[in-house]
Amino acid sequence: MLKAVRGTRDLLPPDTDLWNRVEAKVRDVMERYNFHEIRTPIFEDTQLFSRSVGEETDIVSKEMFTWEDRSRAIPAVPVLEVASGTRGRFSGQSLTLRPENTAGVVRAYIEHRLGDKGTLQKLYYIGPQFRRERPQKGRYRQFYQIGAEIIGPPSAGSESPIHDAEILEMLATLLDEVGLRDWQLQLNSVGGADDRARYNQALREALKPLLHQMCADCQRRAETNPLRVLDCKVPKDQPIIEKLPKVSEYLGEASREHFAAVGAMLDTVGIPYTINERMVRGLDYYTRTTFEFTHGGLGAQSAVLGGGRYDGLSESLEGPKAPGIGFAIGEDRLILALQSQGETIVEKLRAYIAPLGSGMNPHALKLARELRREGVSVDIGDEVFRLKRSFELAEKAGARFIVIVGENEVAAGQFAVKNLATAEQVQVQRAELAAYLKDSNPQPRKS
RNA sequence: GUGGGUGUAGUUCAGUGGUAGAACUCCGGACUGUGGCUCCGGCUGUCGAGGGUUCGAAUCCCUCCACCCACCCCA
Repeated sequence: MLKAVRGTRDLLPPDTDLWNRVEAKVRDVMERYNFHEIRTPIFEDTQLFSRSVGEETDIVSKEMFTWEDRSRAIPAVPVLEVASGTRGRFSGQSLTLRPENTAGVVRAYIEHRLGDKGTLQKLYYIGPQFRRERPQKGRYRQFYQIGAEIIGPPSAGSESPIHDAEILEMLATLLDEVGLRDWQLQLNSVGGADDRARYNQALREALKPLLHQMCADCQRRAETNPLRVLDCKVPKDQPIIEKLPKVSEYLGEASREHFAAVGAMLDTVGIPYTINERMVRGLDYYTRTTFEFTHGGLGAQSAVLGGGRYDGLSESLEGPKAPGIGFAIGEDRLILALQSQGETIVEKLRAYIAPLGSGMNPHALKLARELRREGVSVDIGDEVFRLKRSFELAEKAGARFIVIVGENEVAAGQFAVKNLATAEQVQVQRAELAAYLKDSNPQPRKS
């Protein structure tokens, strides 16, 4: 049997109802904050990611789905095939399934000269991303991210800490409105590019005499990415890590003030957060503010979303100066977290129409058409003689009401409507049926 | 890439060398104008795959595969 390949999965009803509810809420919140949707291609030139996310990161160095396309986009370089003699070969273009979406958004910003509009661009996206990692709870090879970016020329205020705070406040609102309880916001500043270089250097030197006491992973990290040492969870390394230099001591004056301003605004607005100087982000483009929202109930992958500022990203892609800040929500993880709280869709269907006996199908379809055109969600069964069967099917369909369409009803122009939860039954005139079904308050179903 | 766990009916699982099972689901009936309950009957399996040991393997051995969890890393 052919199956979905490793790390990918089908999303099926009723789960997709929850996914759609989350996405509808996201679009609603984004609109209120004046963000507008951007859709970028699902694959890009490989260089986009190596130059933004960073050549040395795990994502680029070992997790990307990359292939060579038979493209003419790159100047064709004929390579003489010595063996076959005459036939040439074209060097293809290296393409990659996007492992994240910020790079694509910034590429589009540069390509379409969005900076020339002179205003701040507030963009959001919802879509699949791809990383070739070993799957586990909350981690898939095709996964979904909901993200947003505020980016623009400095003259439009893109560097202002108010946008860091605005993004964080929006996230708090979004998580609250979507129904996630008990989230935690962790905040840090990794400083500008200069600050980070100096801090990296300081860490390397501080680690040098201590390395032999530390775990094998840390010895490796000290070489490749000293910041990652801070993220180590091995107990015996903790006392050593506690004594390492802190990022905050290496922030320049501007970064320090910027970070303080973000914190002050969050305090004023009343968003709770904790500063975690050991929080490390794995993408090279982050500068200054970085953050993570976490939630229990996610297993080892506790981060439900992450993000930060990327003031130099546009320039590293040969674009104009365009500081920005953004985040990505792991939608799969958000759904997992909601489900771990017992979140489900309560009402699946408003009304189930039960045609009773021979010849009632045309009447049922006509009534269904009328109701559906009035905006009522309706499903119809096939004609049966045993009402018991219809009730069971209505129940199984998750309907709130059952509407009985029999000869008596059609002749009288009024229908028997029964609330499946309360067992209350009334006769309703055909003309008033849609209004009746729509106006009735949903009652909690007996379980 | 590394480690651990699990693979038996649609689902959850029991079954430690001797006829493949239970519960739920599903289908039919009791029951052709009022559901959730009850009762009766029924369907469903290459026991993850391949090989080996044995008179005999779901069970023991080997190899492989898949899924889950964790490391790593990240959303």
